[in-house]
Amino acid sequence: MNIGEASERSGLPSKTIRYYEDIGLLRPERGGNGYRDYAATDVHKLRFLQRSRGLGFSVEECRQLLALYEDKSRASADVKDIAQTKLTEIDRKIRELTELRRTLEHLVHACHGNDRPDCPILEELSDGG
Amino acid sequence: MNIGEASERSGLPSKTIRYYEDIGLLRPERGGNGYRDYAATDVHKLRFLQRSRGLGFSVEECRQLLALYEDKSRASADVKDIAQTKLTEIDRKIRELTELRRTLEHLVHACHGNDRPDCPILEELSDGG
DNA sequence: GCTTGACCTTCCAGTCGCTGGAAGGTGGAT
DNA sequence: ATCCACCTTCCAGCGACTGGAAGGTCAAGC
Repeated sequence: MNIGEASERSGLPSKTIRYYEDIGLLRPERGGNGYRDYAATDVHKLRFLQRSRGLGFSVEECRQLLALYEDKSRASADVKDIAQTKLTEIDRKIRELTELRRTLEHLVHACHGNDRPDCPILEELSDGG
Repeated sequence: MNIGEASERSGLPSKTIRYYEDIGLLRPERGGNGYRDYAATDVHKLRFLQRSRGLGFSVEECRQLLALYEDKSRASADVKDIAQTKLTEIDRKIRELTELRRTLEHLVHACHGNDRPDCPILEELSDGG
C-alpha cells in the first residue's frame, strides 16, 4: 500500500512516516514508480511506534523497543527496564509540575486581578519572594 | 558588569543571556571594548526571566510578562490572565502524565521480567491491548 | 489524447530554546 | 612578553517533527 493508506492505518502523518524512514526506523519496499510500498508488518511497526511515542518514549527508546520487539530472543526484563526507567522519569515530571502548579496557584490567588498596577505575580517573579 | 557576572547573579548561562538578546528580550549597553555592560536593572530582568522560564512560561509568554512588568500602567488582571491560562495548561499536563503513568505501571506490573521472550509490554504496544 | 486533481517523490528550511565549538579580540597579572 | 580567563561573532546541532517548493505518477472524465 502507498504511504497515504499506511498513514491512515497507523495514525501517523505521512511526513512523520518518511521522517522515521530517514532516521532508519523502518525500511519499506519501493514500487517500480518509486513509491514506498508498505506491507502489513510495516503498518504494524508504525502503529507500534505511534503507541510508544504516545506513551512518552523517545524515538531512541522506540528504536530499542522495536529492536526488542523484532528480536525473538530478547528478554522481557530488558523491556521492563526501559519501561521502569520511563516510569521514574514520569514521576519526576509529575512532581515538578505539581510544585509549579502550587506556586502559580498561590500567585493567582494573591493577585487581586483588577486594573490597578500592583501585582503580586510580577513582584514574586522579580524579587524571588 | 560583564556578562559573566550577570550570568552568576541571574543564574542564567552566558549563552542563554546572549540568546535572549538575539531574540530581543534585553538590550544591555556596550562598553568601548565591545563587551556587553549589564546594569542592575538588566540583572533584575534576567532574574525575572530565569524565574518565569523556570515556572514553565514560554519565552513568548515571558516577553509579555516582561512588557507588563515594565509598563507601569498595566493592570494586574492582564498578568493574572496569563498565569491563569498557564495554570490550566499545567493541570492538563499533569492529568495526561498521570494517565500515562497508570498505563505504564500496569504494563510494568504485568511483565514478569524474566528472560523468556513473551512480554505483555510489547504485546500491548503492538496490539493496542 | 488531454486535462485535471489527488497522490507521490526529494530536498531545503523552519520550529523552540537553547548549547557547543571555532576563530579571534581584550584585560589583567606575572 | 606571555599567559590565561574572559569576551566577541558566527555557524551548526539537538529532538521530533512540520511546511513548502518543485516536480513525477496515476486514474478518471471529457
